[in-house]
Amino acid sequence: MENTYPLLFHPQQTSHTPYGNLYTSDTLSGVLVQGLKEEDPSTRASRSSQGIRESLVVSSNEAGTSLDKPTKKKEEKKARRPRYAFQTRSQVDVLDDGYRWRKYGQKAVKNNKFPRSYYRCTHQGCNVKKQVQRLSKDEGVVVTTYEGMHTHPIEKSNDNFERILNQMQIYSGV
DNA sequence: CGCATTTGACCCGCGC
DNA sequence: GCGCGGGTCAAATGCG
Repeated sequence: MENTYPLLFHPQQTSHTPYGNLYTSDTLSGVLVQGLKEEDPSTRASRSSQGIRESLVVSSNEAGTSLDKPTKKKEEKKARRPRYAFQTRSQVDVLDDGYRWRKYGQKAVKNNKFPRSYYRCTHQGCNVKKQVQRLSKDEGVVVTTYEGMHTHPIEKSNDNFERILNQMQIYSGV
């Protein structure tokens, strides 16, 4: 249990950290599940980074407008983004939870020596993101942060991990 | 051949 | 206003 962010425990004192409380190491011998607060979807409305994959995102419910107005930004629907961070002891960064994950990026964090890997669930409509970070000190400890929920059944029957996922959902309870 | 993975560049948000 | 940090996407490559 290594607290990479000692100040995170006191969000009132820290102000240079954009993230509130991500990891709360609380002496867990098994799996640590922590429900993160969802952020406002309106704040994340600026999705048109490159202004290219707008059509892809819109192809969900809107069927009347084939042409999207580039001038007007598309406000995201009520897509809440619950975050669940838990630490696990694994030698592998990618824990097979039964879903298919596609790595879409890898960036190194300043606080950590090792880079952080970003995974996304390969599914049409399932916008679930997974964040995997390895502790520089203990490579055996892997911090996995799940964002969003799967809207499709698991391909594999991982009773082991499925149980964990089930607990995570219960913790969210929102 | 298909798809997942890899690396770099770009962008955004916030802090100072 | 600029810089830093973080996050995402895009294209290319490799592997199955």
